[in-house]
Amino acid sequence: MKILLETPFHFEGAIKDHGWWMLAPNRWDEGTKIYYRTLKLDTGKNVAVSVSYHKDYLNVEVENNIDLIEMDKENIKQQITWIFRLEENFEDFYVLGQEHKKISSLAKDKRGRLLRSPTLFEDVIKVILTTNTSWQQTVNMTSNLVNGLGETILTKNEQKFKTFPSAKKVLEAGEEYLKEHIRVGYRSAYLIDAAKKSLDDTFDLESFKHPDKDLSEIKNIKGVGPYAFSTLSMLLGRYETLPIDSVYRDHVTNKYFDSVRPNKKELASVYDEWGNYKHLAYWFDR
DNA sequence: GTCCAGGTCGCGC
DNA sequence: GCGCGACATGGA
Repeated sequence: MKILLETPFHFEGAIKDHGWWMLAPNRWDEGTKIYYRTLKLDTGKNVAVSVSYHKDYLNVEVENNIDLIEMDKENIKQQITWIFRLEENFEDFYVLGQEHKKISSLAKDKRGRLLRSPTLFEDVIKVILTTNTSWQQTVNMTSNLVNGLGETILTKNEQKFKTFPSAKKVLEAGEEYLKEHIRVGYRSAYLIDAAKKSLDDTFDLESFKHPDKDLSEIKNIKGVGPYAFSTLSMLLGRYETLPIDSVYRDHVTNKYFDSVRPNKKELASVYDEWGNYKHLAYWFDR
């Protein structure tokens, strides 16, 4: 099936401009430039899809043998649209980029899109798994989680894919299992809390995907501090906050303060002139 | 063995 | 509000 594009964009950049593509169940084939991942549909069906870029449309193919009704196909399109932020507009960011020269090539290249997961639940889990650890361990913990608790999908050509585990599955696995087998360490309690909030109709985690909703309650998820909140905000298309962590501090200190660590206020104000696009400005400044 | 990696929590002040 | 120790894990 095809998803028509209103404006062209940098497909490979949208996938690889941040690290999410390296986390299961995402896959990227460098040779064919095809993106793969699994999706869970509203009807409960699991699919593995491939996505390729064709200038004015994305081509989406379902890789497993499964009967889909029209609603399923619409659902797949919705999820792919979300993952690639097809409904997001980056013109204001490009204008700022030109004003500040530094990042002016972004507009020409149609950069700015950063890959995200179909559900906020998946992104909350993944962001928590980036905290206080190395990137390699994030990759490993995510892989353990998907392989250990995800559901298996066999493609037409016998390839094995796994879904990202549901909140219910994570909750049922329990804190001890997450610690002992998924090897997420003390973060197990945070994953459980995220799963609980995902299943709690009052909290309604997925509703934060609405562009008008105030995000501050996301901080109530255990394990989500200032850095994680900023990263989740970015994933939800809000770029006004900065993910101030060790990488940010090192980057800014080296690039703007002659390797002499400035105070907190100075660290936080480097991208002030980027207004609502500070996060993207920082990201593409690296 | 010690230290640390894309931090955060819970406490005491 | 701020400072501080604790926290699981695996690699250097």
